[in-house]
Amino acid sequence: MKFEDYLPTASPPQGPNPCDDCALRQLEAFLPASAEELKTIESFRIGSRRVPAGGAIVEEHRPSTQLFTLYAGWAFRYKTLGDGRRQILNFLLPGDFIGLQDEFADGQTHGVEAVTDTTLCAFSRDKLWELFHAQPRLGYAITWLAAREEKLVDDNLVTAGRRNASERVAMLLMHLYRRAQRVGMERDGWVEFPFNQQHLADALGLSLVHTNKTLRRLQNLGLYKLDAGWLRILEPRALETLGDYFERPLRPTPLI
Amino acid sequence: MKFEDYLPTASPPQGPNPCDDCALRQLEAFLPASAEELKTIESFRIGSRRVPAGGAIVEEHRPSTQLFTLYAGWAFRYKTLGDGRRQILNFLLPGDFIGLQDEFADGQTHGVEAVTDTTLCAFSRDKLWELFHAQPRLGYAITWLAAREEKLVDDNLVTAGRRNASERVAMLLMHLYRRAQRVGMERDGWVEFPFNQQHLADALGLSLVHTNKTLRRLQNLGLYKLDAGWLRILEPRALETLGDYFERPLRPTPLI
DNA sequence: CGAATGCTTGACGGTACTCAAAGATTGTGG
DNA sequence: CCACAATCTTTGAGTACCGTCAAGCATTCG
Repeated sequence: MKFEDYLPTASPPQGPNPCDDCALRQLEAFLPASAEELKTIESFRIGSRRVPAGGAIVEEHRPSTQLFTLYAGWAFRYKTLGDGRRQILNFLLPGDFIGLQDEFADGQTHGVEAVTDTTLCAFSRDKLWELFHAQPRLGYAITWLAAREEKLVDDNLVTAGRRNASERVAMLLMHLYRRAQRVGMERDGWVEFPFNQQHLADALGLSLVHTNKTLRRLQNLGLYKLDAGWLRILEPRALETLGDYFERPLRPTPLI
Repeated sequence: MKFEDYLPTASPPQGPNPCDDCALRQLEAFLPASAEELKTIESFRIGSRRVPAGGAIVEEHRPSTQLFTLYAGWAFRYKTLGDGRRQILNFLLPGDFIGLQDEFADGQTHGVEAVTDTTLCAFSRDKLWELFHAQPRLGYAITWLAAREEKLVDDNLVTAGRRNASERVAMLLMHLYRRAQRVGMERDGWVEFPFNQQHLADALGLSLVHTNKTLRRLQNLGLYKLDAGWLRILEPRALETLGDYFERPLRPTPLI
């Protein structure tokens, strides 16, 4: 797994059986899939799609006809209130499954936006049920992914509801670092950190200004470093303690 | 469907095929299940369990060996921080499925607590995978329920992150009223409202005192009435507008 | 009847928000 | 390659929303 594989513009392999050679699937973070499962996934797959940084992967309030797996890049799910206030629900990294809630949503839904240039594998929403039928194991995997995402949102809700500004920032920095690390995005202690402060503010439920001041305070304390869009955690223990957020090593998860 | 059926102490039917006569399943809110599905559900089912008001249905940090469907009563999912700050993630009503996230959680999890006396149908966690295998349709249903719950948490995150105190209270009152109404708990415009102000505060991410003052203000404005543990919405439009929260009619959902 | 629990209210303080404007950085077109 | 625009970051000043502390009141329960 070379660095270049994680450039946001990386593409899934071409050819008749692209999923066989999926670069993501090589990672320890993901469960291996049987040949049969791969075949089913491929039949479920429509193709790949690119969305540039800042672009809409799923438009809010507009039911999407496709499901996606994020293949490369960063994205986030969000909701906005009528007057424009935005809340980021959770961030998405390679391997994350996109669009499942829509399947069962009667209208009101969320948007998904690309932070960096992204590449996605697209799946047919119509065939979702077939997938459950043909390979119950994959249905189970999708439930797994759904439950995992809910846990993320659970954590974010605790953050927005009960943590103060410093705790929120500490928790988010550790969380994003660990997740990026997990999918092999770490290089010598640094991970790509393409967010602007508005992203962080919208994720944390804070104003832009207050987010800025809090970030600055923690940086001045020497807890982390941010340079040219890359993040380095200098005091992981301090940040974990401050945020009361201790991520345990995760089992490999399924990849659709 | 008589009033008595919703007393918190109501029990699921006894006998060899209790799910056939499940009182919940008669409601319009739930999808009908085929005879075959019912049979599978019954084989998955262990029995029923009662948890009194205030009791723990699932203890936080302790992986539960069972899954549940809430049969009667009110409950909630929550998480607590190290110093005791608590955030309620979402409220649970009859028909809600409990414990799915645990299945895929490595340790860190949530607690589930009963608000009223509750009755639950218990299922074997070990057999969850078998269920997917034997009846993919039920697997699909479980995914549906998981996605639906995630949408609830999404909404609550928007509330905690981006709504002010009045908006939060307005949104929560409407939300709880509509959900209770949906499972047939409304009587002449009133629904059972067994929460104390600490519950509401913990759900909204507000302090107890501020929750109290906000509730009082909205009540003095004549937007709702609360009497002896029952809630009546006097100005639904006003509350919906204030909270920027408009619940659309929902399709029937699966019931496991 | 006393204890426990929950609700209500006031006073005060601080965290976080808004407004405003000045740097810094990035991007773009000539 | 520079100049200008656009975007993002940073900082200060003033304010308000919400939290904490404290105490009184109401209701329920044993």
